[in-house]
Amino acid sequence: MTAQRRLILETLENTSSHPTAEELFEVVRKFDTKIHLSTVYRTLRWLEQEGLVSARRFDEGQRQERFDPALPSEHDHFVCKSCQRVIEFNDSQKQTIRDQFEIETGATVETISIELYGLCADCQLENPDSAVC
Amino acid sequence: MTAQRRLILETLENTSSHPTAEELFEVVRKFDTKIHLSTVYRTLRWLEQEGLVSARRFDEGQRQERFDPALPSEHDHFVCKSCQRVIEFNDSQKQTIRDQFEIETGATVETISIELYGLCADCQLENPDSAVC
DNA sequence: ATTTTTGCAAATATTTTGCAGTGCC
DNA sequence: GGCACTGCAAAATATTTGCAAAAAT
Repeated sequence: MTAQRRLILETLENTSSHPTAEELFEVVRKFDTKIHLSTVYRTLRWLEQEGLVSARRFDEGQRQERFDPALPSEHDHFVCKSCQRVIEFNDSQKQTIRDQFEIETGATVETISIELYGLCADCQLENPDSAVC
Repeated sequence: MTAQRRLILETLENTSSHPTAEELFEVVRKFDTKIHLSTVYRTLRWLEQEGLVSARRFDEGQRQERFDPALPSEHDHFVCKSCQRVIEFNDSQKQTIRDQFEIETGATVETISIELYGLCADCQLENPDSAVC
């Protein structure tokens, strides 16, 4: 684990926004001007293999992958369609969903991911047209 | 709605595998040898805008988008990590998940997507090493 | 005749890779 | 010196776009 790798991992851990590789690159380059985007990618893939971070793709018209300093099924995500913010939460029915599906189909479920899309509380205030009265 | 567009939409509707644009292209070109991949992409994006199909990205190390002849939240998906098959199902707790999250955070949830990853029943038989006894 | 759609090639966007150079033990 | 790590440029992959020709209305 080199200084660059540590910098990348620590920056990711201190970022709550599930940044893309490029967003992360923009942050770390402030501390290490020499760092290269491909190093960020390489390090993220390596961390992914080591099980220290996970890559996610939300359905938001974004083509870039987002990186999460946590394991795939550790928590669920809400993505705000307006500000793109990602809010983590923990749904309590995951075990039920898994059991139901396994019994119905005979499959083995390893990972469950729940994603919600909508407007976060802040953006709702800013977009009164979409109020649900 | 031209013949090509109809062909693309109908082929997608008759395919249960949530194909990528390229997979779909390989199928439709058997019926229309002249059709071009970019036409498939263009048509899929158009159908998406019209609300007739939706594009999805599963977390499977695949970079290509998959297309689904249904609206985003109409059903949930299980993706087999071995054979890549996509099984659709309908989880009954979605309303509960939504309500809980909205009450906790004040957000408005528009879409919920639940994805399961694991081994389907068939692949389990073929991979006895992963048996859960 | 005008508008829409398509084929093609080229552009763009995202991520990966080869290789040579750097720095560490 | 040997080895792992990095910068850079170039490749690979996935998708979009401009434009002229073709098709549809």
